[in-house]
Amino acid sequence: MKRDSYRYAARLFRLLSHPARLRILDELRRGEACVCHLQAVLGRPQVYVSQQLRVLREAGVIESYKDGLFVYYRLADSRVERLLGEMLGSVTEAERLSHCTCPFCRGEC
Amino acid sequence: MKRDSYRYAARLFRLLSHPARLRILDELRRGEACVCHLQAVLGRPQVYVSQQLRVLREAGVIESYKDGLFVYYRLADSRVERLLGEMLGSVTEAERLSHCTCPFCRGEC
DNA sequence: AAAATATATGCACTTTTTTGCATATAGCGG
DNA sequence: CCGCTATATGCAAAAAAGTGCATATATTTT
Repeated sequence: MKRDSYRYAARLFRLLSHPARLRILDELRRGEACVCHLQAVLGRPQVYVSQQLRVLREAGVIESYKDGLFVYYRLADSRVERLLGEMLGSVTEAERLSHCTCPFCRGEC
Repeated sequence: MKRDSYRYAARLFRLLSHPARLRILDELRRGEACVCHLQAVLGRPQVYVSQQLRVLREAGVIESYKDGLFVYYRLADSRVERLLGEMLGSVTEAERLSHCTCPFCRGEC
């Protein structure tokens, strides 16, 4: 039904309507990242970051895999990627993440 | 500052994260419409529709002009139009509104 | 197997949004 | 000027979202 598509779209937009989540997604479209990296980027407690990651994960717009102690997240929704591109501009090749530089990971991720 | 751009983007996404507002915007990208038309489309009380219109108007994504008793609204933000296109698909020429068919307007708008 | 590290979860509290309702304003026809 | 219609505004109650904190889990290291 048509009504449902507005509900669905609204829910997706709602996910994006939060500065911290947007920051996370913007980082992830540059490449995958571990939680501690995102923690460093956001400058927020780990618990806070994990909570936002949960919201995004449960909505299916990001996905994760585990490697030892670390959990890596990446974008899993191309529509979100395009919406971010429209909103924040597209990401140049130079801006992609090659390796994690956050103080927590110290080159490990 | 970069932080502000996330805040700004989040606010714009927030506007779109509501089924009724989304329905309104989707209708407006088909052409301008009076409040009573939108009222008929949404199937909600006039007061409710006007409230949502106010939210959108104060955020600057729609604009209005008055013609007699009627107030006509239209999209005023091309970025929003593109975001809607990405989210809901684009509008074909056939889907554009030629004249208002709502029971309230009875051909007047 | 204990300690340390990275990440996740549950829950109460606060803040923001949403919604309904009463009422206000403004233009038109008689 | 009066009543009618279209639209707007203000405000309070209800619902939802955001946030902080205590704590849980899982994996590695020693």
